[in-house]
Amino acid sequence: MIHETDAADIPALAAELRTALLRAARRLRVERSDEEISAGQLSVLGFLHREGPSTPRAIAAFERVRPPSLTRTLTALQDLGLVERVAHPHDGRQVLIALTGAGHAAVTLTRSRRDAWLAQVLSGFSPVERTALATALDVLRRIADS
Amino acid sequence: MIHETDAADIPALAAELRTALLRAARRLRVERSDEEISAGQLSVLGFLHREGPSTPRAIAAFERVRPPSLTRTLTALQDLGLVERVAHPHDGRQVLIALTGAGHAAVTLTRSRRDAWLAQVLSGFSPVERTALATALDVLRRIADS
DNA sequence: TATTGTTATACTCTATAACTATA
DNA sequence: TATAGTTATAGAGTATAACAATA
Repeated sequence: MIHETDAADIPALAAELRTALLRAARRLRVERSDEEISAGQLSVLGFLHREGPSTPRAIAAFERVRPPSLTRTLTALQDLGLVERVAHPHDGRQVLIALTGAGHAAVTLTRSRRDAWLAQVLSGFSPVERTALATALDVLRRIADS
Repeated sequence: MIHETDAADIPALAAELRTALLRAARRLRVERSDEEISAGQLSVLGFLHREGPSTPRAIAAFERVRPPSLTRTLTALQDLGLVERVAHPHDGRQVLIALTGAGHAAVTLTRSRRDAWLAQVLSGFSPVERTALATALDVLRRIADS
């Protein structure tokens, strides 16, 4: 267990982080329970919820997937009635993806259910640990973006 | 951005953590570069490196995958000559998975290369952030185990 | 009967390459 | 020509169900 880090520990920290990250993500992905929305789909819905209507390209860049992969996700979400494709006002090549009313509702609802167990786990941690986790959030984001 | 947490922030923290975790894990999985060993395979090798010979069941439990999924991984690793299946001394049903010499070497070698970019990213962080990350490691492990 | 591991099979997510429409 | 998005196709990773061997 590492609780202090200096330069020499960075490779060890990297190795441990990689394993812990993969295992935690796997655990998270399994927690879709009985619901029909996948973790990736929910992430896209959340992005649209925060950012408003966006182009597939912008969403794909944020999600770190290739455009064809996102097309699939969007088609699935559209079939569920959660997003809609609307024409871009100025550029005929582009498409704007927007949440439908059901999409907005789904974000709130699914999140509250999906995050329930995670919030439960987090509530078992000490305030110090949660604060550390909040700081680590930024680190995780920068890892994703690097 | 959340930097302080109290009880009311836990659901928000959970939602942000889920997204950040999934994106970071996706980034990590992509970073196999030119090498032939996948992130999941390396994780298994690392487990055997730490723990010594183990049964498929124990490995699957730690990796949070089902036994048939692990069988696939083990077959791939065996085909690469990195692990071997040896008979269990007392129980004919069980199998012990052990690293070969090449397997031990692969862990060290692949890790140093694979984690190079992650270590590079981590080295760009402040000591405070790395300490927070180390603490968050424990949290990630407990999430994976819950 | 219960347990360990594997085989058979299928689903999800992701990618690259090729295509269409628009700029 | 260059860009945005989609379609076609394939590969990796995972799961459930059924099976064989052993306890």
